[in-house]
Amino acid sequence: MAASLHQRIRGDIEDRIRSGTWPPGHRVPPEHELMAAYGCSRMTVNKALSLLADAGAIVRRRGAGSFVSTPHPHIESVALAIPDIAHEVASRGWRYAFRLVGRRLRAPRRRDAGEVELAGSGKLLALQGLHLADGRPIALEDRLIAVDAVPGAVTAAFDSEPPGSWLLQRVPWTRAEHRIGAAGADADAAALLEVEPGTACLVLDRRTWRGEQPVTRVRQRFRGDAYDLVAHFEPGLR
Amino acid sequence: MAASLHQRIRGDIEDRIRSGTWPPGHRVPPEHELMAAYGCSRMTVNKALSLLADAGAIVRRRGAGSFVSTPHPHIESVALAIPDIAHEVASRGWRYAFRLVGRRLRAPRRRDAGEVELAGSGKLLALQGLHLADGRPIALEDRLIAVDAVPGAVTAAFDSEPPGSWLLQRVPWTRAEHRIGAAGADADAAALLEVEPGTACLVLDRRTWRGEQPVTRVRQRFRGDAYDLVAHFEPGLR
DNA sequence: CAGTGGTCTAGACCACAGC
DNA sequence: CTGTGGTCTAGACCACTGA
Repeated sequence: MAASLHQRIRGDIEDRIRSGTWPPGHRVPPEHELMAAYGCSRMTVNKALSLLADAGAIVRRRGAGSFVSTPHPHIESVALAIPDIAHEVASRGWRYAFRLVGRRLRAPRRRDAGEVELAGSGKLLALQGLHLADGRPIALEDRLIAVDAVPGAVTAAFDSEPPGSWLLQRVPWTRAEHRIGAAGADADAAALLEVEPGTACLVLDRRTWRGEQPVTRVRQRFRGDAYDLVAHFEPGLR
Repeated sequence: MAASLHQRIRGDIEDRIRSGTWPPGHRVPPEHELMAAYGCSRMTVNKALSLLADAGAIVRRRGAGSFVSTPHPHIESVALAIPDIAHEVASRGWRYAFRLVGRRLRAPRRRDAGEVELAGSGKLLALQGLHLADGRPIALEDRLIAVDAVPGAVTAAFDSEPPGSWLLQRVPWTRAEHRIGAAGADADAAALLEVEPGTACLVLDRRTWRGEQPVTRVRQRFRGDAYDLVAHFEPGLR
């Protein structure tokens, strides 16, 4: 496991921050001191400190020095795991299955700017399906696929493999946007999810692009009693 | 705005990835080619590529080459902005206010392991308050503060400044965990949020530590019709 | 084997902060 | 002014990959 020198320097500093020995705002020794302490060149020290700064663990100010960061949650963001449902279900020890419950090839609704943009000059493949854990519905998925972007989709079955996985292997995306909210289940969704109408659901909307071309848009409604998303945050410490 | 050379190199590569010119899996030119192309030393090219690799935009394999990353959502995580409510409300052009509706200093419930751990050898300050946007309730907050960790909390007013902001300025945290779910409003919450009982709410649970010491635990229930969380993800592209 | 990236050196010049 | 970090050079040695 022989770590490189700049990794060791970085690790030593991270340890001091984690343990609280160097609290937020504390001054990190200047590069020339670390050079002497570790007996290495300035580039090596600089790399360790630059990476720490890049990760947000410290702040470097030219002419002034380097300082341990003070977290500031107004702007901070956290790493949220957006689950691949099949993977998530399997990791909890349940049997995963997908059931397709609806499928249409149609034109975009002209009122819905998002649909028009997604469709481009082509049509949309609209899919509806259920994600099941041990046979129990856990999430309802409504998906639109741009046929322009994914011609193969019209001939794919989707009767057991969820469209998300199918797409992933054929159309690698380069950009995604997620929106997370809560809403009561409408009558149709409630019936499919086997809950009372109005039951609170976690709603995850995801839009995906490849380059500038929109690829797919999906709304997944999770039974609120069965699903959580989890996020951790430590500023810049590995 | 004269960008440094390694930033320009990085930016040029990012542009090619973003535009799809270099799709996932595409081979990035080796360092010696980029040296020649930009007329610079290898360290400069190396810095650009290392930072891209660090950010996850490319994968570098010694002996093989550098390749544009293929996003892999099972494991990938996205940057989710966990909002400071006051800041968020203000940014939407509304008038923000906080109203304290409950306050108790009490012992932890012995059945709740989380409360016991939070309290340590001391008591808990339990606060309940409403976040208002233009006078309209937008979120209900139930918070526990470890008096051990924040002695000053027992004498603070919290009648207009939300406890989150107050804490932030006095107890910089080093680690946080968030859990996001959905649940129907119970009778009490519904009354305070001025919605029908059972209305779907987005539930955000946050636990915060300073070093190894737990500091506070808060549950914020947002009216599902009034609030969304948004996350973007582009693999490693600024 | 040749190609590629990972790391490191011992310098250098510059911009900026604070005294 | 001195001290600090930001950037860059022109080399070097090594470890690993794939043909």
